[in-house]
Parts: sequence; C-alpha cells; structure tokens
Amino acid sequence: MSIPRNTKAKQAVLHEISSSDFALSQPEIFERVKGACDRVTVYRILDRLVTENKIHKIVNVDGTINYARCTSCDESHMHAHDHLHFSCIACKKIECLAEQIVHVNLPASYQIKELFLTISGICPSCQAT
Amino acid sequence: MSIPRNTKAKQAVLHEISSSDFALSQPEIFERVKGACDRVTVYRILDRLVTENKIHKIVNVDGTINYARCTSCDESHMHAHDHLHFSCIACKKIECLAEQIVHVNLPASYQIKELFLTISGICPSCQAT
DNA sequence: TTATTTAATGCAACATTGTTGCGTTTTGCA
DNA sequence: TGCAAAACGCAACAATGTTGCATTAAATAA
Ligand SMILES: [Zn+2]
Ligand SMILES: [Zn+2]
Ligand SMILES: [Zn+2]
Ligand SMILES: [Zn+2]
Repeated sequence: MSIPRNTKAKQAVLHEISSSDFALSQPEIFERVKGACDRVTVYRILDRLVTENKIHKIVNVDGTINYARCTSCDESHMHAHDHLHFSCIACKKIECLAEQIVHVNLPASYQIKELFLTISGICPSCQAT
Repeated sequence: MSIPRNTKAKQAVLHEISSSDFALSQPEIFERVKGACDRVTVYRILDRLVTENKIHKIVNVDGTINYARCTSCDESHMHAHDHLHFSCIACKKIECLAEQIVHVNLPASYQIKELFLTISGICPSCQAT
C-alpha cells in the first residue's frame, strides 16, 4: 500500500463533502471546487478517499453515484455501512440516516459484499414547501 | 395519452427481457436484438415499456440500470418491497429475500414512497462452485 | 383493400459521466 | 536540500444517455 498524501485538491474535495448536509455527485463536487484541480483529479481523489474510508459511495435510486462523509463512520473504527439512506425525489438530495441501523440475518451460505439500503420519498424540507 | 403500438422492435426487446432469467442492461438488450432496431430506439422502447408497466427498472448496487419483466407484480402494480433483495455479483441474479422484512421507523416528516433494499454478494449456488 | 393519422423509427449530432496513458509537478521525508 | 513516488494536468478515448427532425409503419376507419 502506498502512503497517501494530503494535497490541496484533496483537502478541497473533502471539505466540500464534509460541509454538505447531503451526498454530492462528482459533477457537483467538481463544480464546488472549481479551479482547485482538474476534472479527472476529482475522480481520482474520490476513489482514494473511498479507499481510505474517509468518505463513502452511495448509489442513488436513479443510479447516480454520490459521495458523503458519514458522521457515524469514524475513521478510527470500521466503516460499517449498515444504515439507511433517504433519497428525496423532489430535491434529489441523499442523506445518511445513521441512526437507522438495519440488522441483516442471512444464512451463512450468502457471502455479503455490500449493502444498498435507500428509501425514496419526500424529505422534511421539501414537505414543508 | 397516446395509444401504444406493438412494433417488431418492441416485441424483440420484450422477448429478450422475458426470456432472460436475470435483469438486463440497455447495452445487453441492444446486443441481443442486434439488427432489429437502432440503439436509440432501444432506449425509447425501454422507457415506454416501463411507463406501460410491462417491465421493471432496477438499479443495481453498482449504479447500472437493468430491466426485468414484472413477474411478481399484480395488475394494480403494487410494489410492497419492504423486504430485502440479494444481488449476486457472479450470476447476476436478483432474488427476493421475502422473509427478511425491514422495519423502518422514520419521523413523520419523511414521506416514504419506495424502499430499495438490496444486498450484493455471492449467492449460495455460486458459492459452491 | 385503401386511405388516414400519428406512434414509432433511423440517423446524426450532442451531452454527460467515467477511464487511461504519459510526461510533469508536488509532497513527504531523509 | 535532494530524492522517490504520490499526485497532477492534459489529451484522448469510451460508455451511456438525450434531442431534433425527416421518414416509416402500425392501427383503424372508410
Ligand atoms: Zn427534498
Ligand atoms: Zn451513509
Ligand atoms: Zn449467483
Ligand atoms: Zn422483491
């Protein structure tokens, strides 16, 4: 394993993801760090951040891939991505429902690789308007 | 609303989806009906078939969009999918884990529309080999 | 059967999202 | 300060999906 470096572009990307209260897509992140680095670099940074367990990758119900820094997943402990996500069909935002843990009890014959637990609907903000 | 027509291309696309034992992506469908119609036409046919409730649009855990025929759906097209699904990364088959009900307790401010609960991994059949 | 209506198609062109190769720059550290 | 390699910019490529418009063909009425 190579030793990760803390570059300005990496800091900028991580900052945008951290300061957002919903998951961001690659185009959204690139838009927000515009000028900080190249488009390709954003892709590579995102891949590295996922590998380093700094952020996690969320697939939306429409297939778009978003990235979020989950508050429940601390760097110190294992990234157990066993919680629900809420995907608003109005504002398209995805948020982690970290408190909603899903307990899966599959037979040992199933080898689990990844969980994909998303609820679509209308979020509180869009509900009010 | 316009009146749908039963074209040869539409029949070919629906036949491929129906005769497959797992969900197919647009490229896979186009490959199988090769010569029957244009690439763009496949996209439009798929959109129409979804609108007509003839097929399902399924977002896989990797974000790829696949299409499958409605088999367990009744006429009213009710999708009470409050159970888990297992998506095998080896044989590509998606099965309903009907006994695995997920209980969701969201605040009333969230209006739930649909649940997407899928686990990816290797199914028992592929595990054996 | 033939004519009419318009759903559906083909094709080109465009848009978005993601990947790869390679030479250059920058970071972390000795 | 000097070095190894991690990270970057850029160009080029690839996969996937969309739009506009002229043409074709499916359903139905005459
Ligand atoms: Zn919303
Ligand atoms: Zn999360
Ligand atoms: Zn399998
Ligand atoms: Zn099901």
